Amino acid sequence: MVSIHQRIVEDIETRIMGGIWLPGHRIPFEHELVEEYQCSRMTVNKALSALAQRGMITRRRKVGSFVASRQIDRTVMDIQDISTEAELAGHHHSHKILRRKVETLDAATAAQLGETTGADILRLHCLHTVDGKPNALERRIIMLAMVPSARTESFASVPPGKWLLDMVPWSKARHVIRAVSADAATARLLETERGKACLTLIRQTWQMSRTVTHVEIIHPGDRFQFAGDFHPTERGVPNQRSKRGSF
Amino acid sequence: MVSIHQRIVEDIETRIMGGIWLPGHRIPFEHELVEEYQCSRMTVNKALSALAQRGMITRRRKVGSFVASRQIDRTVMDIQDISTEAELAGHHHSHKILRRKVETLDAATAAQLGETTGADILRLHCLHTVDGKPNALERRIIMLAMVPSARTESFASVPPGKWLLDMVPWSKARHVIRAVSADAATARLLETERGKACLTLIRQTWQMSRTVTHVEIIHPGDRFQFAGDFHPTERGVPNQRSKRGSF
DNA sequence: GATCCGCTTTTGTCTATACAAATAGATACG
DNA sequence: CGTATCTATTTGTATAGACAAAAGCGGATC
Repeated sequence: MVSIHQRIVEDIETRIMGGIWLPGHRIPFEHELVEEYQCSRMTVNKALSALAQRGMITRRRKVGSFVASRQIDRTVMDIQDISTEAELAGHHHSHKILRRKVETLDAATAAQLGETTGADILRLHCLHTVDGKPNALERRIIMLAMVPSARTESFASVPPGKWLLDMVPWSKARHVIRAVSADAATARLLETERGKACLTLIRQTWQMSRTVTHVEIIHPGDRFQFAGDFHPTERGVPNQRSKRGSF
Repeated sequence: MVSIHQRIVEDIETRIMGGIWLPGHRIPFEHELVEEYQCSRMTVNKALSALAQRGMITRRRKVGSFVASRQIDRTVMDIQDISTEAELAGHHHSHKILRRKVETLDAATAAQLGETTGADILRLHCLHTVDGKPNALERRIIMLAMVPSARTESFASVPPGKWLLDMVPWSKARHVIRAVSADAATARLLETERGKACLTLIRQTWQMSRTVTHVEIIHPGDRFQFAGDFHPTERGVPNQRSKRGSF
């Protein structure tokens, strides 16, 4: 019991993925597909529009529809809150607040965040432990103007990442992943050697172009990785099989 | 000049993003939106279907449509072929093949790839240079059964990543990012110190559940990072503003 | 109380038609 | 020859109507 819509989409996808229709190949015109599938143009149009929305094909009036060029260059990474991640993988997670201080934003940090200096912020340092082993060091800044209730929250029971996700609407997130060598203080906290390769995830979250929070999470390189699957049929759409950072 | 379709989508998105409609909130029924926008049900249906396809809302017959729970946990990373990446960023890229050898797949590597032992492979080592500085070390395995033409290709002018992208259809790609310390050989080639934190990208590409290629690309940590933006309105859909790994 | 049946509501899919917008290619004109 | 205009084709959007499928709900029956 598959719909015509679905059949058209799958037929075209199969031909693109199987290499029968290469990038640039012209897909039959709507009226040709109408003839082939014996259905109305609306149905064909919906099918092709859906493929276009997913980036499988590009469409131009008067010209036609064409197989889009392959892009291996995009992958969807699952980048979760650490505690959620650990729970999903069946590990035991706990956290400890190392530092919690209300400050005003200094010039250097303000520039880094793209915000103006002098704003009230909450600075948090937090150590995450998974199955008894230190797994990540979190250094976070929360803009108190955007999240006033953070001023009175201790974060003792709920980790800051999870708490913020539940509390604050956001409209944009940016992730950066880089490799850094652990400095002495970091190495000590994470119980690893100084100079050890660490995977650092930086995430900045905005709501309507104003920063909500900025966080830097440092993982020892031997205890963490990011992974993501990508299927060209699902261009850019997150798929269920993609794995989270694993241990 | 915006279509009704578009107006409905944007109105709903705005309310979800602004926190007016929280996750779980019931969106007006189709017939209510028909009344509100004075349009046909097909138009409303198409708008809501598109939102559902993007994961903004979930829909259930007889029950209604609801705001989906927020997911900050997914981000779209642009992970490109190195030479393409460098060109796009306006840098000069060159590469040198360090090793090129046809072998048979040994048991250990076969297990790592999830393939059976004994298959013919081409093993390539390649050094990438950007603006005169060593930028990445590439260690690649190509399954010759899947790409017979690789047997006679020297890869002297076109780097292997680009060549493969243009030659071979693929149906699945998996990316893993991890941090490692450079060993002596790697450090020498990349002109950095031994033990230096490096960002490693592993990519395995399949066609119809058979491996096409497996590649490990090692970047010095101080010369590379991955970055990606994510907008909840575009759930999982790659967006134009997201940046490539930068230097 | 438990189970089954049918009613009703809501979404899913499809049709046939219509007009609008973009644009490649042909044609007319200076 | 270059340029403006027209025309035919293709996609984009919208309508009104129809029936199907899923599922909550209440009532009848055992």
